[in-house]
Amino acid sequence: MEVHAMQNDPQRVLKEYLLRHGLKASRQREIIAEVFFQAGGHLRVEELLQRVRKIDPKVSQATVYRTMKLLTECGLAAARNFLDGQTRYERSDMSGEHHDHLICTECGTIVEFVDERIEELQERAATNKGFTVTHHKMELYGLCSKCRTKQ
Amino acid sequence: MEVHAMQNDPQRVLKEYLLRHGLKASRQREIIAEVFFQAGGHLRVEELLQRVRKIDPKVSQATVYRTMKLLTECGLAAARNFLDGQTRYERSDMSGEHHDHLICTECGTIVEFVDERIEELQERAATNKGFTVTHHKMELYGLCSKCRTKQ
DNA sequence: TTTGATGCAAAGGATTTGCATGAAT
DNA sequence: ATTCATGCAAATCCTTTGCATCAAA
Repeated sequence: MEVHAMQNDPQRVLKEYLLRHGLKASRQREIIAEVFFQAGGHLRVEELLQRVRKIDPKVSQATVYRTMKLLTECGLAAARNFLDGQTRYERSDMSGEHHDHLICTECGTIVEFVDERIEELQERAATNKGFTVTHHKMELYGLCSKCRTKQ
Repeated sequence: MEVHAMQNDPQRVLKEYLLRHGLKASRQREIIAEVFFQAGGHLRVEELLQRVRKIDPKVSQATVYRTMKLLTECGLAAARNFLDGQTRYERSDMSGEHHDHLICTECGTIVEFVDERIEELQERAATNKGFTVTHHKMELYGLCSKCRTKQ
């Protein structure tokens, strides 16, 4: 169990990726990855930068952008675009598990969910139109329970 | 039937909206609306501008942006953001009919579809998480039949 | 005439990139 | 010693805006 956890340690996955690709490890990359993996997810670059700078105030925005792109290439992160024009990054758990999102338009809360039946119907709908689906995007917008109560 | 068609004539809807809001009709607005309504839909501003300029080469990009925003306010157009960072406008047929999209990642073809069962399952999934859905976004990416054959 | 619409160019916000410098191998 | 990564600022891309001018009402 412990061993298993170690093997999936994202920092390790990252280091291996760097090695395999002739890239270098750096303090900045380590900090950014750490902040990202520790956070819940769905963070904007601006938010990441803020947190990273609490550890090292000199890290540049460009490095955060570059590192998030790197983590995405490793398969450790995934970029998402919701309402606002800002890209958000979420952890990508490699397990091939896909999920969709519920987004509260009032407080911005983002909740993940999976529904196999929907996935199946999507496949069928696509087939009906002659498509072969490789991936999809589904976001449900509305009010979370807290915000609905407040209104 | 003919009368009905007239009442739903988008140019008429637009004119009425302008009147009601103390706005003015203009040659540019008429051209842009005409080009937009005639086109299949899912056009980028750049594409609209190109077509508009075949009719009047002096129309500015800013006017196209402003007019598409206007048409969106009228409920005649709807903005969509797919893969690329470019907003695409599609006709919005007022009938409250909602649809989702199938997008070919090879040739860019966009096909619309509706599936009531999916909509229902989305509602349930949301309810399970305490959400009340107001709207959603669902896009299935993959290969259309033509592109699948070619590969 | 009055007020809103246009075209232009400049400004915006998010993201990327060129380049000299610094750090990891 | 190399080579890659960084920080900075400038550059990009798409979209919006300020402003003087033009055209509907």
